[in-house]
Amino acid sequence: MKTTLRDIARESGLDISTVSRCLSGAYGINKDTRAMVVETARKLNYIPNSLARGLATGLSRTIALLVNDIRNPYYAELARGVEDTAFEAGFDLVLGNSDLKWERQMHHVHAMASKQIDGLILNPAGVMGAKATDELARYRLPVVVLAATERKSPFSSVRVDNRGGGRLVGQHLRELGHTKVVVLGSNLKQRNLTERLKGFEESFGSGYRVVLGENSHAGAKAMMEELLAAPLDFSAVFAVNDSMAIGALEAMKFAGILVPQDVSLIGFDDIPIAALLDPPLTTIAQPKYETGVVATEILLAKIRGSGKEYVPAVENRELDVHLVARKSTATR
Amino acid sequence: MKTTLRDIARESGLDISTVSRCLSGAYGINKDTRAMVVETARKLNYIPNSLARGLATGLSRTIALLVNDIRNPYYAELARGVEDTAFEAGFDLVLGNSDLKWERQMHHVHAMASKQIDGLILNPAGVMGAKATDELARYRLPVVVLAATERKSPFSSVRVDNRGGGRLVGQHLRELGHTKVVVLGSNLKQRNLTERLKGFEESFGSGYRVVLGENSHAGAKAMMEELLAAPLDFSAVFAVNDSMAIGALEAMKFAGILVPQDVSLIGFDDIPIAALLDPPLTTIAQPKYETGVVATEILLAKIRGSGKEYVPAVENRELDVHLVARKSTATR
DNA sequence: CTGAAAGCGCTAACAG
DNA sequence: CTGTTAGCGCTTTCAG
Repeated sequence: MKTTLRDIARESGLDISTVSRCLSGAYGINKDTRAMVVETARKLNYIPNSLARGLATGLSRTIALLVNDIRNPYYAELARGVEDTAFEAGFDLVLGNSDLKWERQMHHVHAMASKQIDGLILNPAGVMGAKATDELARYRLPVVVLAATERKSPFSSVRVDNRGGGRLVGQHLRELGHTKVVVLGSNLKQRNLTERLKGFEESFGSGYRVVLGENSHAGAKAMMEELLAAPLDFSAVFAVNDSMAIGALEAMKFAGILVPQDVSLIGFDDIPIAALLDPPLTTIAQPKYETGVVATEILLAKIRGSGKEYVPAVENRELDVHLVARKSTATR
Repeated sequence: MKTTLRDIARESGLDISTVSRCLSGAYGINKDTRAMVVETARKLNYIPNSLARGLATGLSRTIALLVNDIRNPYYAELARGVEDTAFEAGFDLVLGNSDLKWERQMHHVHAMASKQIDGLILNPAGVMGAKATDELARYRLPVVVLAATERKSPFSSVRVDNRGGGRLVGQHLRELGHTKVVVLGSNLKQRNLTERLKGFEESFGSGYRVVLGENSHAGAKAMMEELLAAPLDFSAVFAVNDSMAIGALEAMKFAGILVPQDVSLIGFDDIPIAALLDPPLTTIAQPKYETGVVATEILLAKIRGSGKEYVPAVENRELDVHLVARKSTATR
């Protein structure tokens, strides 16, 4: 049913290998025969079988993206950057969600490796320590990690200057005259988040306290509710990500606390809804789409490099963030 | 470098075909030899080559999802439903974004077909008329369309009861005593949206007027501003989707109109932010994740069916929507 | 229960 | 410029 090279060969009276060359645009082919072959291919509705090609060449023209959860707008945006870049380069994208479960992640990696993907962009389900790095390296895949990597990691990485972002936050709050602030953090030890804290401390200095809880909208809400049970002893809240900021906002609204009049609120991420909140949320914006683009570019370079038996140096890129001052922060 | 069946065969002194059977869990294999083979496979760090397997079997254990834009939370949620279901069944997911451009969509379809995907879930980039259907059918892929299909379409479909949702809106507003309502609609003729209007009319009857404008947050805001330039002659607004509802809400807030005291507002979609608005938006919720699950289930059934040379009947599913009454609507 | 052999569809030297 | 010849790694009859 499916037409193959053989069919075209028969139809055009040529050898199958000649046809192959015509279609894959190689050198040394007569203009006319090529035109003819291309034409009959079209006529027969030929669709090349990439599996066969992949088996023969060892390349699949497919890359994979493995993230925590595509429903997280951050990853959706990033994924789009990846897909667009891959698409332009003629690569397909296979997507996996790990829920930050190492096991589920590795399950995916295994399946993908077995499908001979040419490379992987990974939002790791845990800290990329030596063990994790080894486990992944065994697959001998070009990978770009969306997080910090080990000093002598074989993987490239792209990440955002979380620490710098944290500094921006501390600075902003200081400038507005705040001296007592609560930081809503996550009890999970995610590098991204701890870096934000570190940066914050660097620029804000003392006068803040950290409250740890579940990294989610609901988690932050609960944390905030508990804080509000006691008399207000802070004038600003820094939530380590926007989704927690939203939870905090809800809790404050419910408690009748005005933002930013009573307390200022600042998040981190600049997810799409941040601008639509009431009040619009001041936050730190990350180049999400661009992160995807850059990661893909690095990966593709790596792939093309390894084709020539030459594996280019590990590349580590850190992208800048910036403060988006909206209405949820004000002078004390 | 990569270990193959041949390596395992050599190592274990068996034939390659025997090894294959052991690993792919076929009948008629000695318990012990299997155990032994499995063990040496693990020891050699064997990763099966799915391309080779796919070439031999004609199946790739991969399905594709092609949507407008994964950044749209609706599709992200749906995609997650697809991925989870596929994952459980041992299928991988390749993702494509079409931006609703037919050409980009077909480009993806082509690449995916060439990769021998086993099936496709498609949010079509246009109305699935006869021509579109034909063009797609040529690929002889099992496909599930996320929209209405032609009467005699070869494709299955999963969609949401937009009309019923519209009815729910009309009914809700009637029950609250509203008699003058403005419907904020889109000037684009999208089936989903027109169905909502139709349903609304069925249950609300007369007493409403439709205002058409750009289908977006900004568009609705502009429409609303214009409406508010004249004296208020309506007590409720139905925006055909949440993003337009948000625009309307902004405009009303800015004009000092209280929602829902002065005018009630109802949207459609229940996007994540709807619950977080101030006031939380009353809207019609669609089963996004479930849509993905159902579409995948239908697709997988189709795939398994066609394996047995039996292609099951086209299946058309319509999922129910429901009203989520929050704080943006009140009695007149 | 296991081995031998053919083949999935394509590419890639190597000859001519 | 084109044909021949081997595979790529795996599954799958068909024998034994």
